[in-house]
This record gives sequence, structure tokens and C-alpha cells, in this order.
Amino acid sequence: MEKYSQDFGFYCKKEPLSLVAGKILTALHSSHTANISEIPSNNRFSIGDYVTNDKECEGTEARYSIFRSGNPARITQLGPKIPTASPQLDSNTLLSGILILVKRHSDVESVNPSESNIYDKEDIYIFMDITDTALLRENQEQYNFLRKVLLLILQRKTPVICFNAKDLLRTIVRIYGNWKKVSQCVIFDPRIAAWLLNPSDCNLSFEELVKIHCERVDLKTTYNSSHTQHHITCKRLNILYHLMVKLQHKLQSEELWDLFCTIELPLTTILAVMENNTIQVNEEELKKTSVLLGIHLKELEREAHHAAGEKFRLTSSNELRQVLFEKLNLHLRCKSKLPRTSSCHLPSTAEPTLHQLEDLHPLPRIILQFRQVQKIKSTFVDGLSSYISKGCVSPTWNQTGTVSGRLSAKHPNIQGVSKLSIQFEKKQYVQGKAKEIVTINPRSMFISAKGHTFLAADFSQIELRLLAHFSSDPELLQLFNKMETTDIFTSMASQWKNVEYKNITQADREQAKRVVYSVIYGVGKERLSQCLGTTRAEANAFMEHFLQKYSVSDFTQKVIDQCHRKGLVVSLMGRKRPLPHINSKNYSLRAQAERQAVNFVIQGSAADLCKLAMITISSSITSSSSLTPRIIAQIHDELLFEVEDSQIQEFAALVKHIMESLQHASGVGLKVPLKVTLSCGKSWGCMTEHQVK
DNA sequence: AGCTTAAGAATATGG
DNA sequence: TCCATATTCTTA
Repeated sequence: MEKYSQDFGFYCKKEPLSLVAGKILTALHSSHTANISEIPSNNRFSIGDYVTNDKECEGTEARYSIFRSGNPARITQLGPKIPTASPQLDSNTLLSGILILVKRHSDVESVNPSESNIYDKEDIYIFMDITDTALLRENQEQYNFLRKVLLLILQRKTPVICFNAKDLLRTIVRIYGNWKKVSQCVIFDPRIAAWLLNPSDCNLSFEELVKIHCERVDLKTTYNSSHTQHHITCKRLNILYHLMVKLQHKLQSEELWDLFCTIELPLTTILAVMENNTIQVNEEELKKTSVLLGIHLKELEREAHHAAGEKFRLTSSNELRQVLFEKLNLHLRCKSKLPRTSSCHLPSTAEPTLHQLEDLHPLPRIILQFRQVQKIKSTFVDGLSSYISKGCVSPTWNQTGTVSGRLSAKHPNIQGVSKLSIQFEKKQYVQGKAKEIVTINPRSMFISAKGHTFLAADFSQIELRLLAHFSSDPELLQLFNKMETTDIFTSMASQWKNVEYKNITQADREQAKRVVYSVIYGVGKERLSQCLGTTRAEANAFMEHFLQKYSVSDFTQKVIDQCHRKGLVVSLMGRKRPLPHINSKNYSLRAQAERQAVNFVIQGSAADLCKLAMITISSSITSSSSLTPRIIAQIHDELLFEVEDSQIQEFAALVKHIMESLQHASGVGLKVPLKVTLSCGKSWGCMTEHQVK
């Protein structure tokens, strides 16, 4: 349950918001005051014109005010809007208000952000109440004013500073409807800056950031009890300004500034737009599926109880452990040693273990099926329902949620929706009827809007290609430069399993993929043998053969050496990850850091490229007058769009061209070509490959 | 007694 | 002793 939180004196249902229109040292010269003075200054809108508290505000036409910091009495009366409704997990909630600080002087260097002079008397504050956009629309004059102010702030190249900028942008995009107008805006978000400096501690609060990056400012002593809420709010806005200046300097000295400006900053706007885009869900199908899966689960439970000879809760790994190892004693009949849980040293009941046991007794296979169905039902069917509003979902995207630079999604986590469909036999209650096999594909619940089609663009084997680039291994390079028409993992699976290329299933391909990446990132033979379902000796042989054929150890060693020297690793576009344990005396910690180092260089670089792809595609949509596709989701290496039926051909060609050209545009010049596969369809679960002319 | 919280296990995704 | 996510469920 998300809770209310307070920041800068403003409350909103989801996240705190504050914004400072300001100027940073390196920014272009542009006079805020001149711009602000363009705001129509009739009596009603003049500075300090109208200030009100909440109650008076109700039902009146006053929705904004402008004042100077030199007049704290007026600040005092700006009461924060505290929503009276109960908290809800509604990512579509609009923010309640915007407070803007317009810095008149940009000579921050000379300003010591201490108690005495954190205020600049010349500074201007603008407060805008945007709780009720409908009202704003009714009152044309005020609506125009709001638009004008926001456009003034966002359409010039002077940077704006905002904590959690995405939330502000989401709101603004919604007010405007037309996101293309603000797509080029420049908003610095201190949270993102801090995350780039150290991706390990993400989601730090404003207070924590100030504590870490502004040694001289102490939030607690900066406020004294005589200050009112809004006095404090204005001070916090000033501190926010200084925090960003500090962070900018740090980013510049760590050579992260480019990454910040060219990747993360434009991405924030894109994510805000994505959060305003909705994905339609097939609700009837969802309900039917839920019932169907419920029946099937009960059936599986019955079978499991029968196989075990007693009733127990299938969802409890403890009870399962008792049945498997204390009652049935399966561990005694199993040749290889069974793994144990890392913490309590108990026998594991995880997937690989159950696979080892599945030939000894019917129960393990039933449990595996049960867990698979249970996961799909609770997470992707019933879980999904709770996020539906008006037949649609709209995930929340977290830009700073990972250490590798990737994005993460929640509510729902669309990146984690099962790709493979499950099949089972529908139990027939009517006698004499033919057996019915039902197929359930969780992704098919997501459907495109009327008159629109989904277009998915995937980078093929992006991490493997990056490995080829970094290692310069001739074998790998040749693999990709040969311009294969066949799928690499499928052909590897076919080679390894001695099965015709055509007969390789999707599951086989996934397994081959997992094995390949596992070996690259330094899997142990224990785990690999489980993954492959073979003995450790065979796994070892496979590993050695693979690593001999593709000699990547020069590269991995280079990464590890560099990490030992510098204590951090760097991705293709300069993203950094500190790994403090790299020089630890503890072997396992050090070894883990070494694996993380290698993994980060590849995974982080792939994340860089995918983000770059989003930005480039988005800006080409912006600059086009005719194209209207919407970015729906990013699944790490896949971009999902919803396109008007008539634009599919044109847009598909554009996307493919942009993504495959990134090998030159990335600024590095990749030694391998990038390959993109396109597919489209009316449902995410049923996409057919799309050839571009 | 019933309630919350935090951690771990398990399984889905991506590579 | 592959990496890094989210979600759900159990357990303490």
C-alpha cells in the first residue's frame, strides 16, 4: 500500500511534487524575469495579487498566485492540499498543485545555502492549483494562463529542476493532451542524478539526498519552529536548487553528465507519456480464464493429495518438504545430491529439485504444474484485474529502480507477464463429450485499441552481440557478421539436442538461451547441470567446449582487472556501477563482485542501447506531422507500440531503420550489426512476424 | 486474539 | 558460487 508522503509542503495522492524553475551555471542565458513578465499582468494576475487558504479557495475562481519570497505573510496562507479521500493505488491521480520558484540570480556559486541567505528577495514564486482541470477548462481565461505559464517553463531550453520530474510531466501531458509540445523540455531530476552517481542506493528521499550531497545544508537546523509550513516549503525549494547544482558538478566530474543529458533526461518525458498511455485488457477473457484456472487448480490439488496419500497445502514449501522427504523419502532414491536452501540448510523444493525428482514419483510433476498455474492465475489474471480501470491498465515506470540501468515496471509489472502459454485438458462434466484442450496465453489478455495494431520491435540477441563487440572474438563476430537468417539460440538448441531445427520448441530455445548466458556470466557446474538436466561432468564438458570455442575470457579478465583498480565498471555509454566488494578478502563476496562486473558491462550497455532506441524513435515521432504511434511498453530489449492500422508499414520501416542504425549512432561504433525483428498483431499474445518491404 | 511487518522462497521476465 | 527485476505467498 502506498502511503501519503510529504515533500516540499505539498501533498498528492501518489508522490510528492515540487518544481523549481531555475537556472544552472552551464545553462543558456535566458531571462526568466523577462519571460515571466510576459504573463498578462492585469490586476488579477499581478504579483502577490491573490492569496487564499484552502477554504476560501473552494468554489472561487482563484487557482493560482504569484508572490515574492520577501512577503512571508502571503506564503503562509497558501495551505497545502491534503486529499481527504482514502489512499488508493491509482497511478492516474493528478497532482494537487505546483509551486514554482523563479530564480532571478543564477550566481549560485556565490550563494552560500545557509540559514541567513538561502532566500533571495528577488526570487519569484508561482503557485498553481491544478486539482480540478475541468474547472480550469471551464474558465478559459485561467486555463490559458496556466497553459502559458507551463509552456513558458517547459518550452524554453533553460533547465527546470524538479524532484520526481516524471510525475509533473505526467500531469502536464494530461492537461495538455498533446505531448509533442513538451517533448523537448529540459527537466533536471536530482533523484536521477543521484542514482547515476550510485545506482546501488536508489529511491532515496529528498532529505537523504540533501544529507549525502550537500554537506553544508542541514535540513533540520535550517527550519526553526517560528517558520510556517510554507516558509519551509519555499526554503526547501531553494535547497532543492542547490542540491541539483551540487549534483551537476558531481556528474560532470565523474563524466556522467553526457549520459544524464542525452539519455536519462529525455527518457523521463517519454516515461511520463507512457504512463498516460493505456493498454486495453480483454476483461471477459480474463474472467473466463480465472474461472478456468481455478477449476484446474482444484483438479491439480486433488491429484496431488491423491499422489501424496494425504492432504496438505500445496502452496507451503514446508509442508511439501515434509511430504517429499519425510514421508516419501524421495531423497534416498535420488542418485545425485539434492540442493538445500541457502539460509536454513533445509532440503530445497525449488523447480530444479523437483525436475530431478519427477521420474521417481508423480507428485513432483504435479507440484510443478500447480505452481505454474498458480503463478499465472494469481499474478497475471487475478492480479492484473486489480489494476484495471475503465478496461485498461497503465504500468508505472521506474527509471531509477535498477543497478544495471534498466527500467522496471509495476502495477502491473508488464515486463514479467508470461510469454509461454500453458495448456491443459479441460475436465469434462458432461459425459460423452470430446476431450477439450485449452490453451492460455497471459499476454493475449492485452489487446490493441480499435483501429490500432500492436507493433513489437525486438533487438535480437543484444547481449550476445555486445559481448562479441567487447571481446572482439572472431568466432562470435563472424557469427553475427555472416548475416544469418536463422535464429542463433534455436540452431544452438538443435545442434546440442540433436533435433531438427524445425522441431525445436520455444521452451527448448529458452533453455538454450539461459544456458548460453549462464556460461558467459560464470555459472557453477552444479547449477549448470541442473539447468541442463545432466550430470556435472557433462555440464563441465559443455562449458569448457563453449568457452573454448568462444574465447571471451580475455574480455572478462580485462573487466575484472579494471574493476579491481578503479572499484567500479563502466558501460558502453559511460554508465557506472561501483562494486565495493571487488577487493574484499572474502572470496565469495569478491567472486560475486567479479561476476557482477562482467554482467554489468554487458547488461548495462544493452540497457543504454534500448533507452537510446526509445529516445530516437520518440523524437522521430515528435518531428513527424503525420505519425501517431504510442509507446506502450518496454520489455528490456523489446519496444511495444500501438499504431493506427494505416501507419503500420511506414512506422515499422522507420523503427527498424532507427534501431539498426544505432550501432553507428551510439557514439562508439559497434563492431557487430544490430538486428531487429518486428512483429505485429491485435493482441500481445498473438503477434506474427512482420517483414518490412 | 488478531493484526502488521519483514524476510525468504518460489517463479515469472529479461539477457 | 550466472546477473537483475516484480509479485505472491508463507513464516516468524
